[in-house]
Amino acid sequence: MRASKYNIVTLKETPADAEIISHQLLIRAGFIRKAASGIYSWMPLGLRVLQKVEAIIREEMNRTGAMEVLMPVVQPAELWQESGRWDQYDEELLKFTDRHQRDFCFGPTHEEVITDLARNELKSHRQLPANFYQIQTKFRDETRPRFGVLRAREFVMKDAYSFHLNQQSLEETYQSMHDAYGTILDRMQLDFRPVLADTGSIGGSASMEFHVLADSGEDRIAFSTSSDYAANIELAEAIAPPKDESAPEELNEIATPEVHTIEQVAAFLSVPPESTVKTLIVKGENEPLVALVLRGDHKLNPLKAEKLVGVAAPLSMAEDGEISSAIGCAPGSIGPVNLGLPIIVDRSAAALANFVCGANKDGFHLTNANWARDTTEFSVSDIRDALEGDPSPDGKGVLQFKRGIEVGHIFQLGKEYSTPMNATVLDENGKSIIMTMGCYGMGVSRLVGAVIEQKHDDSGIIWPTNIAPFQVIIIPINAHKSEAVTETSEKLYSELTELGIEVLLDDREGYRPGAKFADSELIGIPHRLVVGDRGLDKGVIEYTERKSSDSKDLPLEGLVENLHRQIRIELNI
RNA sequence: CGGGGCGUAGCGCAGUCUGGUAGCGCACCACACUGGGGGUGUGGUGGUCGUAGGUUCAAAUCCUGCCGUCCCGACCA
Repeated sequence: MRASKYNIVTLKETPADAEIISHQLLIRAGFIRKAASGIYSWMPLGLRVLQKVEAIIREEMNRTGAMEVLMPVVQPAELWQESGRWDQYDEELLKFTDRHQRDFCFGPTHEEVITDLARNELKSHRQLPANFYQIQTKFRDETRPRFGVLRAREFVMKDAYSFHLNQQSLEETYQSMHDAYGTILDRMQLDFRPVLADTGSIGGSASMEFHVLADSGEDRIAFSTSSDYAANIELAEAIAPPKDESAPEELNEIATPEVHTIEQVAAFLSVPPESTVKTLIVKGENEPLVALVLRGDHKLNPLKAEKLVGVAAPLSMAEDGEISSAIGCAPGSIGPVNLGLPIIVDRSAAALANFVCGANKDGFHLTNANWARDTTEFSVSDIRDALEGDPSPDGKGVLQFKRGIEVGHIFQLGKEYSTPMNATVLDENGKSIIMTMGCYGMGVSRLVGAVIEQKHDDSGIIWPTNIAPFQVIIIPINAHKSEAVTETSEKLYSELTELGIEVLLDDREGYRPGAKFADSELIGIPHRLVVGDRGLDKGVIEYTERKSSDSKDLPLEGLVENLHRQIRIELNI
């Protein structure tokens, strides 16, 4: 490609509304342009990258035996009403009506459409397992799009849906998707972690997210310093410290006027917050109220709590009025001793001895409280947020936190959609069986941003060769004056192109070398050849690798072959 | 959805407080010079100052409503 005939519009200045580096560089390098909040056009250079990411994903999906399809972006309301998500998805679902006043939505995901397809197409167990995928534009009307392509409203996603006769078959496909995701991210040379995840509103049982590690990531993940254990922070299991076996001391009630928060209690009684407990009152599932007890320095994890039997989901805190009429005191003086409510104690709080807690009497706290001696029945569960430095749940190492960009999410859906939509096949015995499903998403346009977050420097983007918009850039110096430069550049260009290498020849007139160098670095082309009289006189070309910034003079003789070999290695072909 | 910032040329901004001829840099067009790290000069193109209303002899500037956009939070397969 000749740069003079290609749309290359780079900006020297950073756009004011771009906050993070991938967004800034995508705009400055001319890869994307914004049409509206969270809605972008992909320009020629950007589209080349996007399509290369798609190609890698497509290759690896095909390798697993998945079948590519293309489903509609515009979906009829009926399907969403059938699954129950027309109302549940709420505002994020972009709804509209056609000229006949029929309701439609712009697809944010395709479980409904694929399940409808599957129940019509798949009739026999012999057609299973089947895994369909597509690479499609989705629309989610996010309350707050941000970070450019990392959190756009309109975005490109690969989504796959598998159908099975039983759980075991699902688990096999789930594992092959897990492996394929690893391969895809490895091929883009990303530093990533598969982490245990919550299934969220899509439903189902097992689920893993794939996170590209980056400080700009919106998600926090916890992982072990010495094993493979990794989990979304809201899901990471919190391990209790060893039980405090101290002998119980005498229980004391102490007046603590105007002392409510843990900080105040700890300061007033001169004890560390770790020796206190806090008691939170939430709405119960069967009983009106339930008490949750945590160590003073720990934070309640609502996701864990609302999953417990007896606790109402979604988690909702009790009103002050309900608390005072049930317990007889205000929040801030509640404790597990003589409480008269069902009590769920966090593992770490349960390991305490001689702790401080509220006395269930305004203005009073108890010291030296002990579970076995001073409280009635209670259950122990993991209901707190894990903390950095906690022991890893698998017993190896301690937890460390990092930020990640979620680029993939795989779910074992089970019969979440196949049941309401009645997607069945006949088994070996001619019996109708509801299919078991899995779904596997990967953010294609988000991956483009995620790569940049990990691969950039002060000058611009550093693309891995297999997703770079071009693999080689040739910059002639003073081409208008030197026939040798022009001839050599053209020769290199045609020879490399002939070999199937994607070359950008920067033949733009009126650009000084410095501007071309700067553009080549901003755009992030992995290999650069500078052709100038200075080198040609010695029979050499200046070669610069984008990744290392290393420059060296290479003999013109054999240059094309050597570069070709190098690129083949990088492309792994 | 709550809180805050910002809307002036394609991009980055000044001008708004204190009303009076709409500006600067980059980009773009033409010509000349220049030619190994974002050149120089000359001459140009391009703006209903987000929008609607109000105040005023006069509004980018003051007032009110609306819209857009970005940030923080809530939310988020």
